[in-house]
Amino acid sequence: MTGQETSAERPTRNRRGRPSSTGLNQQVILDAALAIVEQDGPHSLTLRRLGTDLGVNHTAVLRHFSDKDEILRGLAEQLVNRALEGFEPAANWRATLTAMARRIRAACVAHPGVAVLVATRVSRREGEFRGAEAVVAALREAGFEDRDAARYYRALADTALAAGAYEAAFANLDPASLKGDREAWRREYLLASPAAYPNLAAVAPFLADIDEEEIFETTLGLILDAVELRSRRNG
Amino acid sequence: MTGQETSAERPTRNRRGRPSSTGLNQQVILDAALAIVEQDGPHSLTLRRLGTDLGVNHTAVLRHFSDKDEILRGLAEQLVNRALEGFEPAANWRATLTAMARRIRAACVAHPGVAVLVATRVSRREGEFRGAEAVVAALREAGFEDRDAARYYRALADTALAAGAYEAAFANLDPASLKGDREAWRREYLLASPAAYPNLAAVAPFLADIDEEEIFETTLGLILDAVELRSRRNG
DNA sequence: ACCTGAACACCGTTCAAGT
DNA sequence: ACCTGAACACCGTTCAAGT
Repeated sequence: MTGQETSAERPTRNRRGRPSSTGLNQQVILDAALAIVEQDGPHSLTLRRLGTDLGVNHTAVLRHFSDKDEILRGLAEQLVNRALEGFEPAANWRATLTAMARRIRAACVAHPGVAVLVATRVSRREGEFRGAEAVVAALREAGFEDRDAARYYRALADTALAAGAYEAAFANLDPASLKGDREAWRREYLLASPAAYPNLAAVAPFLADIDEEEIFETTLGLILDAVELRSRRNG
Repeated sequence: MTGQETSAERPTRNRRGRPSSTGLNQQVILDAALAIVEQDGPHSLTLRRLGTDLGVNHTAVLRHFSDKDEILRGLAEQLVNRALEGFEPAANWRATLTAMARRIRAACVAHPGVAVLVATRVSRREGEFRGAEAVVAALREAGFEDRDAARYYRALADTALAAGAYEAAFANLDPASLKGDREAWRREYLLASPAAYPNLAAVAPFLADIDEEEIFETTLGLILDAVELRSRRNG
């Protein structure tokens, strides 16, 4: 409990128990990587940039991670931990599921640079187990048998992760072309030929007003409505 | 109607009406790009590889596309057209929505290399308008007012695209590490401490049996169940 | 045990020069 | 009008050499 009673390898010290000459270790590198992605976007995360920011040769980080991919997996773990920080099951199962889905998406939207790099490689670590346990517990509480609980867990988790990754990918397009796309999108749908696309013309004014959060909340609400409906049929 | 009555620029000929010396044009380049991605994955799509396959200098393609990004946008258009090829509205609105969502996802899964490159930059062209018109028409047929039709259209389209892009991203991980991940995933969930994660332990045997298609169909079924429920409340 | 520095095999893009 | 070839400013990774 003193915090330094073991000689097991710790990221902040090398195996001799002496800080390395440069102070380099996995956590320091991940912090620097995170800062780079947050400030300048995922395309700025290069080993050379990392070396510059850390004041070391760009190959020095390869003494702490076997390759760049291992750094990305490290960032993935940080993202999961951040998403689940302080999570507690809510008063009822639907609120628990809603909260979890929102946390996953929110973490991706808050750190789009990291999310787009790692959404498909969230490796199975403790943080993820904790989240999965809470979701499955809520679904079993809702009265589903184990096979359905497994299916709905994966449907919810994948939807939240896919939505988060998708939004993150948009956020990472360079701002100029993103803004151009959005404007064009607005205009083109509003100007689409009413003769060729009568239904589109009717709803076009509303399409422009819908933001990503409303889309996510709509999808989540639909899914949970149906889950609730099916749980009542069971019970 | 003869197929060559205009002097407007066509991809297969240069402005003098004479084939270019190398036979290079946008369609030839896009076909080659598609072949590269299908055969060797998205990371193999480089200008140099494109030059080699086309038998020209690697900078020659920049005479037909302003940069690599424009090539990707060209591929995006091909993907949309492929997804909607021969689409016709079905007998009832729910069948139409189901078919459209499946087509979007299937196109991503069938061409994961392209999908992962372009899922976020499906630029607003004719193919997309046709698909959107069919979806909105189905939702209005279901009795929704325009604002709700717009919301549900975006919820469905984004879910299918996000799911397709997400699955495509997995398909593009190199096969070795993907297989390793899947195995680990199976094992780790089955071995997760039943004391710490009792609910997870109960459903673990089922988790391994669920494939991506079942997850997608489950999600789609849930969403459409809820849409149907809400349409009945309206009507 | 850890870091450096050079080298290697790649990228996308620009631009003067050819035809 | 289109293509070539050299050049530029980048990548990630390897490896012998230092300390």
